[in-house]
Amino acid sequence: MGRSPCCEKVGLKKGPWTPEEDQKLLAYIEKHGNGSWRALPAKAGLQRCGKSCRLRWTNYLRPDIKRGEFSLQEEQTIIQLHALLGNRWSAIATHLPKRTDNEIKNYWNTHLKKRLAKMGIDPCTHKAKSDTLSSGDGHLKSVANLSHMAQWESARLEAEARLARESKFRAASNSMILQQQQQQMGSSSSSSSTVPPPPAPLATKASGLDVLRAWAGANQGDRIDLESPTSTLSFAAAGVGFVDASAGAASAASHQGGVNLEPERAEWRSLAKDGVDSFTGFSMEAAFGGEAPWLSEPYWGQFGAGFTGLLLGDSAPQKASDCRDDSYANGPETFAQEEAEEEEEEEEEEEALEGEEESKNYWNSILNSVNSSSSSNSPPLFCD
DNA sequence: AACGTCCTCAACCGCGTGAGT
DNA sequence: CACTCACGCGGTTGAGGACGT
Repeated sequence: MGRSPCCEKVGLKKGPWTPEEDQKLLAYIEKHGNGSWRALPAKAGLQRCGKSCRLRWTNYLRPDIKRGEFSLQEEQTIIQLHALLGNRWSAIATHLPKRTDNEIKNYWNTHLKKRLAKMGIDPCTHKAKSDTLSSGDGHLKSVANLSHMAQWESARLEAEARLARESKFRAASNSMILQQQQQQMGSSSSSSSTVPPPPAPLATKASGLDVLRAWAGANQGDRIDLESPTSTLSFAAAGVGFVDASAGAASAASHQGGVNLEPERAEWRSLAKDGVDSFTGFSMEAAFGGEAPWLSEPYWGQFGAGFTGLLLGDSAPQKASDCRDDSYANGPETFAQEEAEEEEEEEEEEEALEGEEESKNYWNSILNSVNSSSSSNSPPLFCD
């Protein structure tokens, strides 16, 4: 149900767009704005389905699209975010200004994936292939856990992106409303108080991904300058105080400009408790259909710590087992039951510990290899 | 020059989901 | 509650260019 017929309608053109079609589409959108894609082709005089028009606009014609080669920074960002989010291209695109999800997806499939594979890194798990094969369940589980945590994070990212778009629109609307009110009511002092201010800039918020950034920055000894207005990767602007982290790669991160973990955890916890991110307005309820039982304190405490730990390369398996897939899905009760199984898994965890050192050096090797292979293959491309 | 293979990326397809009725 | 519509997303395809023989 629900799916509407599209291009199977007779008479609708498919395939590459001609310049004339582009012109028609552009002219129509300039005049009427985008949206209502279904009705758009007829109004614009195009023999295309709405879906095709939307794709053409979002992936090609939109004025805020940057075309051409990906910079090294963009590559690094894609790799990092893919490790965190998986094939959530739209979420990844949120953090790459002026790049479309389609473009990023293509670039990943045609360039980065192959490059990683060539380096002996599994592009799906972002682990050395030998490591993935030999580590047994321990790493597979932590990878699966990371993936689930990434789902949460990506949902939040998407909400942030949405909110950023809305806040722009709202700010514009508010100013218009204010103008109208002032015109109607004169210089009433109450008018400004009735209109809520737009949300605080997202860039001021330190998110879970700040940790990733700090980690990546520490590992590569470099900073990534993400220009995305919606990006939460801007911990430099967040004025986060730096406190030495407790263990493993976390300390490595903090030594080189790292991150204050405690506010981070506190923030994640408070987010879990009230279910609403006070900065972004992200609602757990909205994101998870009104129920996120795994957000109860016992689970969340370990989830948050585990997530942060994983992000920081502290992929110690006890953290991994704290946030398994099934407990994530089934909530605290199931989680309690599953604690009994943890003993069994501790043996596997010991095995996985052996790979911890490799995890710490993971980004180093990836980013260094990407750097070197990029520069050796196409040196001029990354000098912007 | 001709042919075959590989590679890239724009575009398509099918599915999931939220909004509206 | 059931259904339709519209849209967005991720996976896949295929045309055409690049490259090798």
